[in-house]
Amino acid sequence: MADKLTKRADDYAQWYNDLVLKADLAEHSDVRGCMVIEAARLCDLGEDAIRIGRYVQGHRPRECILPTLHSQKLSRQGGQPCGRLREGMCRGHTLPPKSDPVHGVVVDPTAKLEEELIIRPTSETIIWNTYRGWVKSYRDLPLLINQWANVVRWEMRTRLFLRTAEFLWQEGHTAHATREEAVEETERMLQVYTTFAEEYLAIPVIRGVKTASERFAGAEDTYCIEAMMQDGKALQAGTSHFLGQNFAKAFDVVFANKENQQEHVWATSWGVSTRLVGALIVTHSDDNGLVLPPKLAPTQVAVVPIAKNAEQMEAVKDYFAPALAAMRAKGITVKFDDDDTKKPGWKFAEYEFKGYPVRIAIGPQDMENGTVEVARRDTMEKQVMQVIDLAEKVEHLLKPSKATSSESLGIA
RNA sequence: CGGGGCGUAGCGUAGCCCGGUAUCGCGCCUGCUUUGGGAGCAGGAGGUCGUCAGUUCGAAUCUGGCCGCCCCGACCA
Repeated sequence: MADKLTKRADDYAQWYNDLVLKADLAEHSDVRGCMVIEAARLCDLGEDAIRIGRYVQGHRPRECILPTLHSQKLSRQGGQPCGRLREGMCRGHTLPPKSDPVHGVVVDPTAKLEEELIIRPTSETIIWNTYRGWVKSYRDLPLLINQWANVVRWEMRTRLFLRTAEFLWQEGHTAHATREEAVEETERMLQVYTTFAEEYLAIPVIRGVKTASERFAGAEDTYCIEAMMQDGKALQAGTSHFLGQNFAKAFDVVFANKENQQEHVWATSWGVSTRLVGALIVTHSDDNGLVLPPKLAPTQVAVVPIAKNAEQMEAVKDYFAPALAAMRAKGITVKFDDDDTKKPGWKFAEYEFKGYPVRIAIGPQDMENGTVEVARRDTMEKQVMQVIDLAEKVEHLLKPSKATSSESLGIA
């Protein structure tokens, strides 16, 4: 039901909530602060992982999968740098008895763990405990690892995508031989995120450095990109930390340099999360619903045939087939919606609210005139076009029309 | 953790003050008519009223406890 979206001017927070829920982007799960994401409605997260990887020029990090749980002992070893982590814990549980499978997994009161386990709020602890074994010589450096993982932070207040108790992110962890190289890596990744946000997501960002109170507890410096929401508030969209030798010292990660002297490695970590999806939503959308940049939309063009019966539907299909093929040949993703249980008017409203960049309508009049009606979502403009060279024109429509770099806004 | 709100059909709700097994809309199913901006008519299916206890002949409704979620704030590595 897209008929009652709160206006941004009336209540910005409510507008955002309505939009996410009513556009079926995500829904609340049964646990506070957790959500079910309908990734297909936005973009393929796995594909984006690959794309963000491509933005990393030169020495791309190796992908890695680290455990969700680690021991408390390890966490304590982290000492000072991890001091502020809010940690989850895990109790033992048992499988349901076969005689009573319907009641599911239950906590076994007799199965209390000797030592409670930590659900990772970030993976520095496991990474650095592992790196100790991997780093022996300057020849092992730099060591660059990235992973996609869900992490849990028991936030007191949560918002869909923008701050959830559990979220999916990409976290990179690197170890270097020198301070300079680590700083360079930190800055390079901030640039990667900036480029990714602006060129791929079309989100203008401001680059900055966090104050002492705002930066990661284990970091010497935290760099960030901030997106601007439409209510004027800043939204942290990505961070890149220069960790100095804090974790190397806490986890005793040393290497032999060329002079055979033992030195602690220099570290960085950096990440972006599903919050970027929230940034994407708030950056582009309006009072009519979701707006997606054409490059990101899972389906770029929705085609709505207008037909009184099956016969006419076939006629529209035949009429439009060459244009459809031509668009697909150009790599444009098109949905031809011949669902006869929904009326055209319903489809117009639906595709508009859900942010399809271009909508094409074809009716009897068009077939007489050799035309179609084309509507673009960002400007809400409609125009009649000849069907003969439609693919070229639509391709042009889908090209980014407005500058999105921070420079263009004069806020670089 | 403070403050506020809410738990009734898949979703959104009325009923609660003043007790008598539940209203309406959307969606869903069947049929006919419709189709260029969220179709119309007719028929139909679907509910442990968050949970536990208490009061009562009788509780969605009154009383008490518990649980959960949402919103505002503090927090947000």
